[in-house]
Amino acid sequence: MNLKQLSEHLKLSQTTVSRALNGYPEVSENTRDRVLKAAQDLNYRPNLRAKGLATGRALAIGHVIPVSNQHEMVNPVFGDFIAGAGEAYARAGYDMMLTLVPDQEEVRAYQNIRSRGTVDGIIVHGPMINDERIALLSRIGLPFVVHGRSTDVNLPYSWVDVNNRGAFERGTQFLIELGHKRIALLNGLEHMDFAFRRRKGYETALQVNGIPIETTLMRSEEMTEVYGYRAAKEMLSRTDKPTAFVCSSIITAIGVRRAIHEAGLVVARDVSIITHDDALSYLENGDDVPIFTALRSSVRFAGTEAAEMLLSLISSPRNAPKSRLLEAELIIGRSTGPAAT
Amino acid sequence: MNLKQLSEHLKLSQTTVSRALNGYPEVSENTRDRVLKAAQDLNYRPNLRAKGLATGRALAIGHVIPVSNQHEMVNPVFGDFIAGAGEAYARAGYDMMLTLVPDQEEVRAYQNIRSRGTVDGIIVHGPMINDERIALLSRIGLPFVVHGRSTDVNLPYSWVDVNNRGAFERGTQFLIELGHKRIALLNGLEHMDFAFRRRKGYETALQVNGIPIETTLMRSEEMTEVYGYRAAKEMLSRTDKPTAFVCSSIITAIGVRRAIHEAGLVVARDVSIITHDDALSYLENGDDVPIFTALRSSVRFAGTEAAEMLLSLISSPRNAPKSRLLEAELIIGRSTGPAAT
DNA sequence: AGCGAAAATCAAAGCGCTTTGGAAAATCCT
DNA sequence: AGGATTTTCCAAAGCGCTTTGATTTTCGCT
Repeated sequence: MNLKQLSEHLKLSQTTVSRALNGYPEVSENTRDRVLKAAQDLNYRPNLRAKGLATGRALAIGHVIPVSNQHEMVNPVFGDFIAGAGEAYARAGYDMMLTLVPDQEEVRAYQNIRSRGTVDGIIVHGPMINDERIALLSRIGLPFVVHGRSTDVNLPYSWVDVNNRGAFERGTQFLIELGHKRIALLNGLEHMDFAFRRRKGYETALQVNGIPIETTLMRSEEMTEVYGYRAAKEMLSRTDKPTAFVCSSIITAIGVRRAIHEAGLVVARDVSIITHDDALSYLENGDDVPIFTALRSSVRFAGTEAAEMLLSLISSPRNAPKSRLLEAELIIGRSTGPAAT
Repeated sequence: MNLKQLSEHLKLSQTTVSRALNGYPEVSENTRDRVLKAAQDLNYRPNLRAKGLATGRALAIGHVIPVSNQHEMVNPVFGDFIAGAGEAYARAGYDMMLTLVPDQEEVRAYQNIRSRGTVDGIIVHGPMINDERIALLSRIGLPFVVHGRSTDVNLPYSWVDVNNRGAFERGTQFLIELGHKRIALLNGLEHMDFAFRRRKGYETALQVNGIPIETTLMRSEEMTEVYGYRAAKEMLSRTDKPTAFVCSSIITAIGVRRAIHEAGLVVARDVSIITHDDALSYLENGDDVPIFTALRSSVRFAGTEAAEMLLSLISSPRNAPKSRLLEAELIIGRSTGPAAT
């Protein structure tokens, strides 16, 4: 069932039917009702491709996921972010388009997306420090919102981010107040902007409190369980072992916990753990009492925010870039305690 | 830059340029080279919307993710599946379209997808027992591949699935051979087909070995860490506590491990754990020696398989439905040992 | 040289929709 | 009643591509 058939059935022109359907004023209430009813009955749905071609709008948002060959890891955060964004899109009648882009081919890929005309805007995932995609996208004039930010990029652009630096400063400060002095940081890959900021926060807290920054207590890797385990195991085997760990991910924290157990130590009593918590739906941090003391910020919510921001950007392209800084909440769980003396 | 401009630039007709670009034979090698070169230089990319409109093909695959309001959980498996599928699509020049569908609106949603014409086929996620989507999709004639199967659906349809039943029978058998008799099952939601099959496998192994099936040792919930923790904690507090757990997810297994620790017991020595392992990229089950004894099957690989199957179905629609049963591998880790006597 | 067949190219229609520029019908006003 | 508006509807062009059917060019052959 297409417009032509529907209009023939109604003995009206396509113009009128189209207008009735899209809520234009130049059609009588009478015929509008008739049209709407018929469309309903005959199960008419406009072909989006044709509509897009005619209007120049795709009614879809692209999510571009960088895949690197070295790190085959899929960001676990992705599913929840998408779920949050998807809600916003569904409300607005937009579709969501996914593209996996090998990181060597980024420039080509984004231009492709642009000219293929399948999306009206895109969400940029996993921004790195000085991420060249931002300049690229600004240049080719495709509306976009970054999930995260990019240090050293001076162009104005729209973003939704957590206050990573503030959160990690606060978390580290919390440990220091508990008497910890040897605090390890198990960070994500530090060419990623979020990880870079987290380290800054961690370092700031140490500096403010006059605690020396020791590179041997800092690691930066893909945030897996095994990484947390290995790093903690190694550090805990030293004579001057850390008494607390700051982790960038709950998954890594779980690995740290495993290493602590294995070393015959007890979490919170002997070694404290504090972690960032993206409030992932399948990895809730306990219920009434959180397992880990954590800096919590819902990535799902960030998804919704980013999506809505992008939609509003698309509907009024003249507007200046927007941004939204989300604060992470410090929640006290059972993984922290006073430093053993 | 569009076809018209490109063809004017080349002083050729759109027809010829289009044919040259799409590899049709009725154009001389000479002009083909010229066209290809110009397209390259001028950075020409066909507008997919127009192309789709003209050809009737969308060059995109839809992934429909059921979201239920009760269970806000995003399937953690999803990211890896998508990554696997995305590779196949990228090779074939297809895009990937995501749609979140509230489970009350499924019928309407699928018809929508159909008539909007934005995809050439879809992957069905999370099939339940007797899933009505299969009949629906067959009826409306949209090519599809199910990730999983649906018990009680008798129509022919294409699917890619793990041998869940076989895997869980094998895993349970493995525990029995270690001397375990009280074996708990922490399953996923059993209206989901995969969970249903896993229970069947578990029960079969018990039956074969003459071990009674006790409903008090079986749970069926959303597979979170907290679920594993709570269920294990409760069961371990009984006088006739289980000596082994079979889990449907590594995340649940982690919760079980937490409960075991908390009860002052030792994994493998006092209580064994065996779990299904989807080989998620961010949750690898240890490295050289796996943490958990597990039934492993890469969901990422399943994604690639499903995608390729769907693409071949689309290119030759007359073919009969295909299917692919993947076997899970039993890998021995450090979470199982002989039953304490 | 001249003919037919094969190869190369083109003009135009069509995919399903929106939208512009009018035309027809209804309504208003004196 | 009848001209001026306003309301309602329509025909046709256009979005960027593919593809059909026709036309022109080239080639092989006698």
